[in-house]
Amino acid sequence: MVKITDVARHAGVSPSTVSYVLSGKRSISEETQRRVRDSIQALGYRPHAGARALASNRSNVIALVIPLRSGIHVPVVMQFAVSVVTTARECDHDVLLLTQQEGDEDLRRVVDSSLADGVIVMDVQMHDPRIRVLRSLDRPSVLIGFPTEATGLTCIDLDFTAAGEVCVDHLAGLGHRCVGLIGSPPEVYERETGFAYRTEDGFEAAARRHDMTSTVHPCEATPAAAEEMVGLLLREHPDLTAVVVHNEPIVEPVVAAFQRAGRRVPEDLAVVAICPDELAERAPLPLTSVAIPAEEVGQRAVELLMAQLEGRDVPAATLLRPRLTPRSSTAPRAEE
Amino acid sequence: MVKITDVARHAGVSPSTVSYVLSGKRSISEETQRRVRDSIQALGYRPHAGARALASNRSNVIALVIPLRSGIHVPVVMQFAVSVVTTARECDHDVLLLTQQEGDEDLRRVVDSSLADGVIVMDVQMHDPRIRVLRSLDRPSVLIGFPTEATGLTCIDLDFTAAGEVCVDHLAGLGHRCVGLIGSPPEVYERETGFAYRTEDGFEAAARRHDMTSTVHPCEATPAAAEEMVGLLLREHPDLTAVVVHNEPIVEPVVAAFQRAGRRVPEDLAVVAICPDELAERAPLPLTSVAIPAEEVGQRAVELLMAQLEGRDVPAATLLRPRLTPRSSTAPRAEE
DNA sequence: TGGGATTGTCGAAGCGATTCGATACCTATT
DNA sequence: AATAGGTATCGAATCGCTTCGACAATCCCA
Repeated sequence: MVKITDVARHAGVSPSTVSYVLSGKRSISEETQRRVRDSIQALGYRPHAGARALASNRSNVIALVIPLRSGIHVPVVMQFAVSVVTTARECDHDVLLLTQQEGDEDLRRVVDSSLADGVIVMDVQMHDPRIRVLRSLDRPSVLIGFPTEATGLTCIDLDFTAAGEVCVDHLAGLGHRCVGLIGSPPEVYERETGFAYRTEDGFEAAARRHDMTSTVHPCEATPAAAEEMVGLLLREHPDLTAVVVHNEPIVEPVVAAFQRAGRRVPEDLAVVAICPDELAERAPLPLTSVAIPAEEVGQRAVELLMAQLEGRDVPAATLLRPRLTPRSSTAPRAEE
Repeated sequence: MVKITDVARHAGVSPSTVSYVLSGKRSISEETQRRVRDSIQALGYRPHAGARALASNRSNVIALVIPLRSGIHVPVVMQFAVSVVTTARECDHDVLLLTQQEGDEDLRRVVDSSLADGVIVMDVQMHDPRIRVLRSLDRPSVLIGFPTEATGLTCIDLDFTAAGEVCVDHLAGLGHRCVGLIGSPPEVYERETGFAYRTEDGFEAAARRHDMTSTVHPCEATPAAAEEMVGLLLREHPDLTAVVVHNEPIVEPVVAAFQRAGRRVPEDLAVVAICPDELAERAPLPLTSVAIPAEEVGQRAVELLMAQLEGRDVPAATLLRPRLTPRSSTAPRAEE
């Protein structure tokens, strides 16, 4: 293994100089920098991560907690994760993957052992047991999602309340008077996941504001459940002319089910999805949608964490503004 | 921060004794062990990961490379990942997540900097550029999937050749004479992913052996493409009575499409899926399937890596035997 | 009962980096 | 000409743990 002293000898300087070339924390002459870098290249030197962590009190690793609960849409979670890894690498950090099989002791362990410099936590519940742990950590953290009580913590997410509103606003603008929300699976509501409730709140509030009739239904994420839900909606709400779907796996099945039931989309029934753009774009009928900006959220989460690691102040809450893209699944309400 | 010397003082022993209690590498009396453990508890001591790595030349971290290429089924990949993390934790290791945005330099970096003790690589292609890198690493690795040239490397995967055969054997046993394989998306074949070809090989070989007519078609992983594929099969192969689907996202759509085309499953048309058991089980019509044992593969991969880290010899190739579970989507071929 | 094993513990030497003065030289200012 | 300030570099201490050799105490068997 080639170490810093080897590089130093090869370049004819002291180890500390090599270190300073690498970290840039003190100025080193052009000439010396060149020699040192050449030696590093020539010898194929890589600083020992452990030694570095020990001496600098920084591991350059962040922990990412991905609890894989039922009812979540794995591809979106993975988009976050990839975005976190990519952004972290740009900031010269690596990512440790925690899946929380061991409960939240994991978090404490990786931080207390200085394995990780900070933590990003996904799929935060309104009453999340991890919150206490995060508060008691002496390292920064960023939550993706908002717990009910977030004092002292840094959170980021899409503004799902606004997302719900934007969908209804769009539909109201097209003349619709009666809207339905097909939401996340029941278990997601049961464990009190914030985004499900927030979308619902925004949806209901906007409907009231526009004086529209509205109805909300959680829905299992299977085609069969989607079919059934569509049947139920048509039966119970005959004057329904628009639905918002906030449940990735069944956006396509819902549209298909309406079509099979004889409803033309968008002529007879308008559909707005809350889902990643890719999904909405490459549906057989491209869907009007509010994007879930997984990539941006992941990136911003890392940036917030890095800012904290550098001692900068960061906003406690970051709510990303929803963006609705009209596509082919919504149209003005048909005249009677 | 509480360190080993603090624990040592508190327990009235030397630091080395504390270390030996923790590692068990030398025998320590019951009594002393108890005192040390009590002190560790009392002070909330956690060994500093970096210091430990530096002194012991082991980081207790393994790297997991998950390239998220198009055409792969993310939930299955995630199952692997979770299984790897869980198993790694049982062996007292953490998992570093690499997504290979930076190419395979990442691999070299985490290993050369002693950040990771070993590597697990997923989604291996038949001609994978990472192979050379892995060979040149002076740390062990495990590949999930088989490259064409695997000398000196440790690989593990489901035996997809056997999986393809087992499907056909099952159908042959039921009297079917003409079978189709609906495979992975074209891009998966194009980049030469081993499992796609191996399934195909096994499928064709078994069909020949049973003297059956067979046909193979890659298929885009969308419901629309599934529909189209089903139309094509019915048109071009009128005497087809059975299909094998090796493409998770469209197993259900394929069945639905056949039904919509007026074929009863399994009476008119038998379907065998190659997919995770959960997917086959909770389809509207439970499907006869060969399981993709993601969890077992992940676990075994970690075990193989650990064995190597401990200097034990491991088999170069581990092929998991496929297991076919008959469910409601296959039945004897209808008499004419 | 003596001598070789075995068991339990300690002290000190690393592991490979970072970082904090200290130093030496140069330039600019008074 | 003397002082101040800045730049470039070095040396030594330090980070927290593991591990090796040494040593004392106990054990066992001849």
